[in-house]
Amino acid sequence: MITIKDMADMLGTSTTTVSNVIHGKTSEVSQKTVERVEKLLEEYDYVPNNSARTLTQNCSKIIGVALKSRKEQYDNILADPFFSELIGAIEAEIRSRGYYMMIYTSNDLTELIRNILTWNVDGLLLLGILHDDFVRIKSRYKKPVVLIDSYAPRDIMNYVNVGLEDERGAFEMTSYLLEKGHRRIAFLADNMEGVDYTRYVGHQKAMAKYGLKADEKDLLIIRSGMMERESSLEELYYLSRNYTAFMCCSDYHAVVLMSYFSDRGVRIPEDLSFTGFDDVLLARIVRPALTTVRQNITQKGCLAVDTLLKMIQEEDQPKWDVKLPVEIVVRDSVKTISSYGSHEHIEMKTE
Amino acid sequence: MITIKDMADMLGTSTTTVSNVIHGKTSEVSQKTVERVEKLLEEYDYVPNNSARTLTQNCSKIIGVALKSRKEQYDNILADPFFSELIGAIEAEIRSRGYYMMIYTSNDLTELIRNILTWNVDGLLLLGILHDDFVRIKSRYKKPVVLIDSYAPRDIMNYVNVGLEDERGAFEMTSYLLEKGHRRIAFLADNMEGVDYTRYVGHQKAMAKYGLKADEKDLLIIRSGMMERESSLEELYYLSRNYTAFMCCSDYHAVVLMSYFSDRGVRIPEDLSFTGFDDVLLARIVRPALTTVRQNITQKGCLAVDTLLKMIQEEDQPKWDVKLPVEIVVRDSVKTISSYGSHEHIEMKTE
DNA sequence: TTGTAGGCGTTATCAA
DNA sequence: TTGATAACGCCTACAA
Repeated sequence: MITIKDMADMLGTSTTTVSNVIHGKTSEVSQKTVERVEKLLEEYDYVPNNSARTLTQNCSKIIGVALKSRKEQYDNILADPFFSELIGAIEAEIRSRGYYMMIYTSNDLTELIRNILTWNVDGLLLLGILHDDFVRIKSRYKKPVVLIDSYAPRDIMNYVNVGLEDERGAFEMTSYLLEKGHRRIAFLADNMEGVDYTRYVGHQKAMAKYGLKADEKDLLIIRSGMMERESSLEELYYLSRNYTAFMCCSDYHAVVLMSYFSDRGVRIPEDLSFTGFDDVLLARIVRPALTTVRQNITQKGCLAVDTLLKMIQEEDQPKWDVKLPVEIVVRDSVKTISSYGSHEHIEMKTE
Repeated sequence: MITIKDMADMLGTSTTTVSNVIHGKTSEVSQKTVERVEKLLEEYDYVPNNSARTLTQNCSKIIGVALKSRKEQYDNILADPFFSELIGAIEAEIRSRGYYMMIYTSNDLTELIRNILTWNVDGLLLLGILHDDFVRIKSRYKKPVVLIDSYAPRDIMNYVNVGLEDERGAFEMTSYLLEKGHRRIAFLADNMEGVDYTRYVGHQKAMAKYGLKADEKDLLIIRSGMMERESSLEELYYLSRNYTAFMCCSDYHAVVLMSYFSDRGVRIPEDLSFTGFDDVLLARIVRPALTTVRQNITQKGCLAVDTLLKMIQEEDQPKWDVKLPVEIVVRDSVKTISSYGSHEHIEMKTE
């Protein structure tokens, strides 16, 4: 690894001159010197030491990306295609903009904060973080932060969020199910805060539009590890008798349940309809293909990075809250129920 | 951000003393001073500046992780569940060992090398890299490197590789298909080098064992973007008439094709059998569930990180080549063919 | 047009 | 037991 000083010595010039050439401050250097320096630069393929640069400039060119899973615990959050697609998009965008990405999937907030500070990251992208955590981070970290899919009380703290029309997405999906004649709809969520809560609100509103009330007992919370535990799946299977449709807050859940249920003899969508959220690769591949709420994951990742870089470069004040559009994608996992009153599904199960 | 110097000033002591306390070199410091320093450390929640540390120690605690996709180009390599699961496992292991991960998915090798050098990463994890690229990296980067799933000529260069029993996996899968009565088997690969080539060798050997020869025309190479292009899928669909089984080098390909084919009226496995490789989540979720060659992706990631850290810490010389075991997982995507001669599938299609 | 010198935060050597 | 001091590689204000 050749350094600026090495080259300066070789050329019999000062480090300043070499540094100036490197940074294109060529107006202050004679043409001849420029050429000599550039020749060396090429010859030795000079690469700057970023630690040294960071130290003097107090800017690291690192973007920190922190994920907390929607579930309480995840053994491997990247196994969820929503997150892996999003991270993939973010990484590509960060790189193409000349920055570096450092990623943390830990749920340990203290460790996360230490990482951010120790590397002096220039900006932070926070996925699925809750309000309290955000406040704690903000109290220690003063550089730009962009949230993705966060719902914090706006009045308490200024923040920039790249989100989704979660409420509208759920509203339209539930409306669609209701149009198709479904009345006994289970709503599956990971928790009752942030994204999932907002989607539930949309669900409730659609129900209300039809003069129905979303009952709390129809709200099924998928706790950590449930999707991997046979007993939990079994329980959901028994509960499924009460419904004609499962409306899920993520494609992943929908698809896992569809598999399990169909192995148990449930015909989809004849016996039970399914809808998802996100329109992940999985949703397109599975059969019956999943009717779901599409979001453009790549766009979301790129927009978040773009917004963060704008803040870092102080180009302009970004919008504090963006809600990316959603779109219902009708595929084959929802049945049309002709007569509203008959709970065909239930009768079949309780034969 | 409080610095060591700040604290030294506040205490009226030298930076050396503070630094010593931080590093637990407490034998050289009086008990009283230790306590005073530790109090400040807590109070201001001191976090070291890693750029400064890297500069003096010439070790960054960063592990670089570079992926080149098995395909020529990928818009988002993390959309492939094999890679996202692997990266997830690697990230968790690196973090739990007190290191930091920097990831690059670029296919631009020059840029990759610059990144490695500019951050002075302590070690490098290379996924799916080919021999020439490895040589180029080695010529510039002198610290430890661990390869994952690489096949380089051993005689040319020393290297450490964490790999898989690729040949045996393919051998056993083909043997299984042969046992089940299949004779007209298409072999689907991304390319004919490294992993896929080795699997093809296994396939050939199994065929040979049955006195059959793997014909070149039965080797279907999935070029970049083919899985997303309707016309390519259509072409594969037409080709499928010639076979009773598709043996795929990745679950991802198998599953995408199964979807497409079944939409075109192909019954799986009645008309066409499928096998995959990797045993990714997808393989378990899809119906019919995919018969595949399982590898333990998490174990692979952890072992690679562990090996690399051993090399960095010079604990001992790791084995230069590890081949993790594989296991055939029989599920529902392969049909048993009773009479070998009858090409039921073909006759149905050409009715 | 070029060079000098100080500083970024940390660590390590060596002297007190 | 503690403290100067130099060094890591780079940048920049200022001087020549």
